[in-house]
Amino acid sequence: MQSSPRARRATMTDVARAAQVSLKTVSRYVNGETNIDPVIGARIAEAIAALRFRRNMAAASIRPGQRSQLVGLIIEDVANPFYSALTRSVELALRAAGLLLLAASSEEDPVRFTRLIEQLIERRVDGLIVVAPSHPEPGWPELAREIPALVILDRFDDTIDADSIVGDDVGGGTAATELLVGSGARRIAFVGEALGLSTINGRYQGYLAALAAAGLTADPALVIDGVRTSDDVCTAVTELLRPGVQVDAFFAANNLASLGVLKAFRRLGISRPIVGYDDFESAALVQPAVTVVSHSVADMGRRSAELLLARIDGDRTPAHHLVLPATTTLRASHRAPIPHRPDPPLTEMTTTP
Amino acid sequence: MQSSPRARRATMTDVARAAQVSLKTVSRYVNGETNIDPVIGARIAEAIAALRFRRNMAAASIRPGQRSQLVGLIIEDVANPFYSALTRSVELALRAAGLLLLAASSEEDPVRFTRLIEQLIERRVDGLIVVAPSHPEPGWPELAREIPALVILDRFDDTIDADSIVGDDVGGGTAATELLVGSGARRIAFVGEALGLSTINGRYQGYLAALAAAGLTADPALVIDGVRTSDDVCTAVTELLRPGVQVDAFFAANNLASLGVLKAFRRLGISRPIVGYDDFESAALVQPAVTVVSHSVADMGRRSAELLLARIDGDRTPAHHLVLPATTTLRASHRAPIPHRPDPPLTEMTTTP
DNA sequence: CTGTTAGCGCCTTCAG
DNA sequence: CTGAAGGCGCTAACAG
Repeated sequence: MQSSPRARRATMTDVARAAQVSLKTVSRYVNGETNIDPVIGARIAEAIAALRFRRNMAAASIRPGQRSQLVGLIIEDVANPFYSALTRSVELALRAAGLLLLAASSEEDPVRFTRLIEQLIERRVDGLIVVAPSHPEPGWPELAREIPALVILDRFDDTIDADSIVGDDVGGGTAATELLVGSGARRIAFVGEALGLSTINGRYQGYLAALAAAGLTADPALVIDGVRTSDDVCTAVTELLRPGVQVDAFFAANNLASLGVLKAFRRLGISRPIVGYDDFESAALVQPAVTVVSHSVADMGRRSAELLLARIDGDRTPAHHLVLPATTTLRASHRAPIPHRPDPPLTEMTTTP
Repeated sequence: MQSSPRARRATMTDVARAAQVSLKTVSRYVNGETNIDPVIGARIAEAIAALRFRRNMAAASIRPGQRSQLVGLIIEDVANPFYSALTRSVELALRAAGLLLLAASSEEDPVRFTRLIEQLIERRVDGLIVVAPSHPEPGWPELAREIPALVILDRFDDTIDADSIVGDDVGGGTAATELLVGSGARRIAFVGEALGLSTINGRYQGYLAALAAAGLTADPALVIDGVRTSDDVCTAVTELLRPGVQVDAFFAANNLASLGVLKAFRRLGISRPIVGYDDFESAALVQPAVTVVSHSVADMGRRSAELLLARIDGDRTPAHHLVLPATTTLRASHRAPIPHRPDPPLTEMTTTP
């Protein structure tokens, strides 16, 4: 089974022989060049069909100056809806230009990230779109310089001289926090995956700024980070909500955090005002529907592909740095009721002198 | 910006010259062959680093018998969580074998599907994992024969002689429906994307079988199909639930259908018993938590990669056809209250003579 | 409009 | 353990 005794694939030479023309004429035909005698063209077409000839793009692209028509995309994890949506919009934009996408997940592992880039360079991708891990290997800036065309996504990195597209994380973090403050919350928890990520950190800065602007003091005990899964988040939130600790509201700084906080609410049978970051499909389905701040993933993907394509086409202008605006999707969760807790928190949280 | 004036990449010949050895010795070194003088090896390593040499895999793979170390995956849409999870598990299994994944979305478009396969053959992928559209172009079986190694996923197709992995859709559909029947529902709606899909159709057959076994008659008016998005589903469900039509419960035959039904519930402010097909991240978060029947996507991805790898390694045994068992995740939604509606439906539904 | 020649970067004989 | 010659499938000159 599985195809016949592995017949050797027909080559252009075979086609040329069958069609009684020279190799080069077949090449011209296959490459869609116009100046070909229709009669000969028909003969070639016939031979191609009969022999099931398929052009070998690998062979066609080894010559310097030729392109592989391949673009690499390195993200953290395709299974994360944020990245799968991104992948999709990049693929869409690339397809329009006839390019294929080699997508790979780094899983935030610096070593794997480096290895993937090397593999993609070995494939001679025409360009690379990359979401770098928070702590790439020290050789990363040098490696990046080897990439013919590069666009950095989502997380800004000023050690790399390349186009970049990020979201307005600080602005978004501010907006999210203001929403919660506006609902009367004073003790607002910040839940993020890792403050080492520039995105989460930006949102955290926004959070701090909004608190300060409202005259509220930030309590480090209300910050959850260093969590990798929504179950981690759920556990951490459950712990934070132990009796005696007053938490008025939650700012969940990415979709993973949102899911984790909601899981904790479900488990504890409670609810608090919450604003999430990054929209997610079920945000409108849960009770109450979750208000979120987000950037347009579709824009990010599409524009990164456009920037890359321009570079591949030889654009040599200085690096572009796009910042996508944060938009707020008001649903209901930011103004859920805040339980009144007159008793002072019994925690050791005021550790600052 | 964007790398310096496009310096030509170093080739093996350059490395050989710099290291004062022959081309072939460099080749041996790069390919990890053991019989190399350590002193010479060190000299080569030095030259490689100095010249930033990167092996050109495209050039290495044009020789017949050589592999591209590339595998293609064609799915319907990466942004769909079912497929992104699948992509992830395939990528994981492939990475262990050092292969890279070329993933592409067909969007259920037969023409695009054919085009993608052709593109992947032109890249000389070592193998292909494919979720075929419901109505592929007529040439598909012939095209499939050109693929060196092929695994068909999710939707069974007996016109193709290749390994396949599908879920037990009939069994799963039966189980889902039985759950609803067991909760006292008699008029159970079936919501599927398209009955032309073998998966949805299998689940539908299971639904019919379970109804028959329970002595219930299937009402065609309770079947929703031909919907492409969860918003379509929401609209259709909203319409189905118009006054006068009694619907006791919903069987949502894929994740898109589940989301659509839940949206409709939210919009109408009602609830009915529901069982979904395919698990989804927020299933446990909505109220009530959604009971689902599903197959292990991780298994499907991993095993398909394993089958493919075996074929690539020369396995010539007859095609394997795996059927993954359906598992039920009991949450709460299958026994939501059924509103009592004593008044007979006023619809023209009993069109069967 | 077509064919000949050379060579891309690498790997495979087969000698040394 | 190393090297020289030849060729993979294709495209770029440069003739005819």
